[in-house]
Amino acid sequence: MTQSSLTAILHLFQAQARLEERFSGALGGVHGLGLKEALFLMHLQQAPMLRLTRVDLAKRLHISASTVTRMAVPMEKLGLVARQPDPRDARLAYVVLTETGLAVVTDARATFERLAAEVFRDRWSEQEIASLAELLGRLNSNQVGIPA
Amino acid sequence: MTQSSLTAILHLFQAQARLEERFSGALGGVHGLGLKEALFLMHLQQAPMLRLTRVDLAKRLHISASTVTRMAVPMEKLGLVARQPDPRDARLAYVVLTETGLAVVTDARATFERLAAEVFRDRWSEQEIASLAELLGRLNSNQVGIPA
DNA sequence: GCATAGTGCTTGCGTATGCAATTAATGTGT
DNA sequence: ACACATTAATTGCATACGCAAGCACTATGC
Repeated sequence: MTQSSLTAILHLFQAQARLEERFSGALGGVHGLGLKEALFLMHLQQAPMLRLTRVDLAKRLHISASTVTRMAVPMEKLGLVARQPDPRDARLAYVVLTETGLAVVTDARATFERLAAEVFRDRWSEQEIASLAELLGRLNSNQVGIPA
Repeated sequence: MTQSSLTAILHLFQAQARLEERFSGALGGVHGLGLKEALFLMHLQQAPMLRLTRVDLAKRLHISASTVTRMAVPMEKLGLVARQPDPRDARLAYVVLTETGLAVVTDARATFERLAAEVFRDRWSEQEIASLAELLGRLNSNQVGIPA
């Protein structure tokens, strides 16, 4: 039966759409950040030296390099990230998390965690949540990585 | 521990992004449809009388009503859907699946199913897939519905 | 039955995003 | 060492989307 495969995928799309709405609203309310900006910073936080190249960030966020470039501009103005050239390779321009950015993303992650807990608050046992996380993690294996 | 809640959510976002890329590409290649158009038609297929109002479709697809209006135009020109006024309420303009549209969406669903099966082909038992589907389904309960 | 509120749909406008072309720099083969 | 391919980043352009306003119609309260 491939039926449950289809069901799983459709449910996943549906769940993501709902969660995106919820998280976008809540994150935007608390910090000045949208969901995408928060994920952007969370990837940096998780990266070695708190920095990534633009193409690397693009791959992890599943967006184009041009979008990364354009998303970085306002966050640079806010002092959350900075531009950092690579002395070895003049083509590279790292996006690096500043101290301010680190503080903000730490806060955003806490909010994120609280929201995530809310999602499962009713009708979910710890084990079920862990099981869901494990199964979704397996879907993402053989891949670049997630910000956690 | 709320940690697994956060992990589950982040993995879900990541998985969705990957699957969207994969399905968009593959569906676009086979039919003329993008992923969003396919889901659009699949919702109609599942609806009573193969039709839904624009606002209803918008809610189910988690997009705005204006987007539904604009998405419907090209599909109308292709003869996949038609506009159907409601005799009882002149405000309503149903989007109804045509015979052509039904044939196309049936085909698209088959492709969808094949792609979904591919996703889980390696390293997944039937039971694990079913378990994932069930858990994701629970995330979506107390909600409008999914096209399956 | 009439005024007011609410609903469904469309359209104008601003914003976000991907693609492709461009530029600059690095890597490769001979 | 030089030509050619590759890679990182940016920018122009087209497209897709949401929001809010507008329009038409329906429902509600008195």
